Amino acid sequence: MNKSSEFNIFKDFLRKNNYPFTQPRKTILRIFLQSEGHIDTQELYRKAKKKDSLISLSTVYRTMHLLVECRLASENTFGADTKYFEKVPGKKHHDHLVCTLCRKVEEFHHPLIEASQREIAKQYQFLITSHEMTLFGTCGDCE
Amino acid sequence: MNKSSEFNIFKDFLRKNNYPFTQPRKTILRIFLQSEGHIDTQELYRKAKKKDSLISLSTVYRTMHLLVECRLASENTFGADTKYFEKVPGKKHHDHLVCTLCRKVEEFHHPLIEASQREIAKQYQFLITSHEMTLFGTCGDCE
DNA sequence: TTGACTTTGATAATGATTATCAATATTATT
DNA sequence: AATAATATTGATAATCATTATCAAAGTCAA
Repeated sequence: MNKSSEFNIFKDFLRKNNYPFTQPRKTILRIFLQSEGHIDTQELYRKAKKKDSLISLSTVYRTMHLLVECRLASENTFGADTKYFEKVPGKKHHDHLVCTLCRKVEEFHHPLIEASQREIAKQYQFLITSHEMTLFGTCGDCE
Repeated sequence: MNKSSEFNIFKDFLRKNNYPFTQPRKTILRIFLQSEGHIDTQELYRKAKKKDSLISLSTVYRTMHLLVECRLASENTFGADTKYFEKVPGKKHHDHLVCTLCRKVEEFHHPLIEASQREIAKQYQFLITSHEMTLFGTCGDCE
């Protein structure tokens, strides 16, 4: 999944909803796609202002909502009181390990957990739309 | 795990830290122990005021921090922007299914998931202190 | 280019939680 | 039981992330 295909996903999503592909949306999408790992709103805002000093925090919030809606981004709080975003396309589904001392976030994938979740969903007649699984603890470096 | 043993857990915890077992703490503990399922701070405050109209929201927050610290309560946001508390003693560890339409919360237990988590923790050399796993979706009634 | 419509930026509002601080309650000591 | 030292409490202000508001500016089809 390369950058231009992600641009097209966003453009198609906007067109389908009759939303224009404006300059601020373009800038914020680019900033987001250039980020690595898990990035919060303040950090996105700080980086966006470097490219376009007029860009507002409101527009960062608004655009990130759109990116989540069209599934280019996913959000997670990791137990903090702010949202962190990460890129979705081209990444296998995964869960997170968070070190509560140094706030390091590791990603892991475990097929048995996925299978168990599907089993639970069936048993409780739930149609699962998303899930959050985060293990909190102390990493090797911090112990 | 009966009520008096939970009172003793709290009393011992307070004594060990040289904190007094005050009347407001007693009231809030009682309210919390009488609650079922998942209860948020506002609801605890509302109920506590019925017993003692002078009790303040601050003290509810402060006391719930203590109850979490001594492991009589656990907290979870369920994807909302407020914390919900539930009783810990006498309940098997479990995870949650949340219906995003009616906000119903179901509890489930899956031994394979627990085992997988222990495996992941070992692999990444993490000392796990807690975890949150929540499946979001639509329940049978809402579909 | 125009005009209808949407987005944007600036700012205020919201809502949960935390900090502050004088008044009060608690506990150990007498 | 009274007292003094100390911690808690209630009331309120402050904080922080997020959302709402609205006039001004941008977008796009005609």
